[in-house]
Amino acid sequence: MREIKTDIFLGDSKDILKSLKSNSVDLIVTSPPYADQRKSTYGGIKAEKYVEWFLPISHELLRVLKPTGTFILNIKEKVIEGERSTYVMELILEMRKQGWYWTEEFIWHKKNSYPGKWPNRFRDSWERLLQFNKEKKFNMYQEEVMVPMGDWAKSRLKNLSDTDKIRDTSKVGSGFGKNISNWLLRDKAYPTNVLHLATECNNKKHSAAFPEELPEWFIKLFTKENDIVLDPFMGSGTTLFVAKRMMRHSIGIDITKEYFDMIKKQIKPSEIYLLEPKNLYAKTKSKKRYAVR
Amino acid sequence: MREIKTDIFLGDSKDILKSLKSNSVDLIVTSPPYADQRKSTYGGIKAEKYVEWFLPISHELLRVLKPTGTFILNIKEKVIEGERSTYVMELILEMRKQGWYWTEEFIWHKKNSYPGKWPNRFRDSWERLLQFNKEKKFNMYQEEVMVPMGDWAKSRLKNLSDTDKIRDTSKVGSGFGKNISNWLLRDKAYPTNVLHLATECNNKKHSAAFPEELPEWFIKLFTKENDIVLDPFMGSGTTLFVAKRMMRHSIGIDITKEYFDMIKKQIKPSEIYLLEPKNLYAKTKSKKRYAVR
DNA sequence: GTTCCGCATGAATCGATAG
DNA sequence: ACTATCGATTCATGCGGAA
Repeated sequence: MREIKTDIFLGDSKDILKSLKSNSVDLIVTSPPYADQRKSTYGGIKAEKYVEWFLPISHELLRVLKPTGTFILNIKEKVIEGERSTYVMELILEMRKQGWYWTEEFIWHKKNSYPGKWPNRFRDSWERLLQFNKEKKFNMYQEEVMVPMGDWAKSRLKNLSDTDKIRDTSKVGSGFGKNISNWLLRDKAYPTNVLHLATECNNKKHSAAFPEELPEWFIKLFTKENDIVLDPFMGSGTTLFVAKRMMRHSIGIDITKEYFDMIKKQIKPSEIYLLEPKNLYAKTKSKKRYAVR
Repeated sequence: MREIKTDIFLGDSKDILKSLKSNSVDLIVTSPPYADQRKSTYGGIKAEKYVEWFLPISHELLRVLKPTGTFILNIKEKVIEGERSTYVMELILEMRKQGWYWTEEFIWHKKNSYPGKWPNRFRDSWERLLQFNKEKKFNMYQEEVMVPMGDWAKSRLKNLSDTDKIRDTSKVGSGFGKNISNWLLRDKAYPTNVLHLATECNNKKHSAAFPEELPEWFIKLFTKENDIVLDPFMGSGTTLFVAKRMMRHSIGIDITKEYFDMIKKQIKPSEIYLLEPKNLYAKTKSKKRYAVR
């Protein structure tokens, strides 16, 4: 089995990305710091400066991505003075000017959204997963994410009576033995552009707002084994660990030393050459990391 | 009981709206023809002309809406040459320049989305429900749309086994009859900004792309009895009939004579004064319409 | 009367074919 | 070349006819 590499960098993505080769990455999945959020770790980008801050980074990402690759950007605009901010829309418009294609917008429905009550709005329980591409033709392995018929994460939502449900279940059971080909044909369906996932419940100190299923789904969909996945805002490293487990090489960048050190610890020290901004082309490798959840 | 009025107009919204009084409407709920869609019934607005086409209408809607009122716009951008179009985003930006506040974006998750398979994308199963307001303070009756715990329109999305579902269902059923007060206390939660509804399928000839639950939910949330609801693209009149049933006055406009005549028929002829563009202030009233589904 | 199965039908999108 | 039309693909839902 080939060796799977996991490279991590400490520093500002805007700078670090410049050291990466052009047309070298198959998939970028990331959840950048949101405007005015996570001030303690990221300095807190002002909403009105957000586009200006992100564009140099997306410019480098475009260079680094393979022509067949995909960029998945997880983002959601915050509410400012009772109104949804427009910086995400403005960002999309500007990124198109940079040369990105805005191929699709997936919805991540967060089943257990952050609690709270306000007089003028309900809880926000969805986020955008913006898909950008460099070319109109790109790699997509749709069969890898097919789901049971009419069923995504066990959410059938059908108005079946209880007896109907029982009947259906037993039918599947019996039919499966007797007429496999029929059921194999009708068993799986392609998913849609709405993903139903819970946010990761964080017992640990450093929580990823990102559930592992999210990068996992996109890694399945847009890469194959030994491809290269990049997360320019790796945070606690969810994307990297998932990529590693799925036999994809990965590259992670973060400006926060705390995150960097934490991931460094989880990648077995004796086997890696840790990266500092100065020695950019060194490689790290890690042993297989066992599933966390 | 007070008399509930339902006024319908045949003509172009851009013109008809001018005849309505300023600050007179409590809620606007509408689903305008999408770009290049419904060519047979509407003209089929070109994607690149969409913003230009809609802005004069939204300008009048802003005038007509009460300061405490809300505008809900159901829309979704289409794919053009492999890319999501940007006209919806551009429309939001332009409407803000007109003076609208873009308060919120609800997601309508369509369980039964249009089928199909393509090499580069999955089925599109969500639409935008954009909430605009005239002022930052507006009427919102959140308690009216509280839902059974963890349940909105039977769309649980929870990781329940079938036996769990059966248990839960029977629990709600029995509890409701026997121990109402208990259930009132524990049973209700505020919803989120993600709505799970199926599209209404076949009502014979004229199918509403809009399920009744959609206007119903927003009418509950943003109006009280005897308020006025406006739908400037009434189509088959779903919004109006729902408003009527819920004891809200309503005003509907459509440019299609076929739709106009159809609704005219369903509003009992002997009791109404049908409206043509010339006699704009006449009133119609209809008998209670029974649920269709 | 139920319950069950077959079937038509969509706010879709792509790629090929035709003017 | 560039644009309009058409067939193929696909699946949740509700209807109608049948057991």
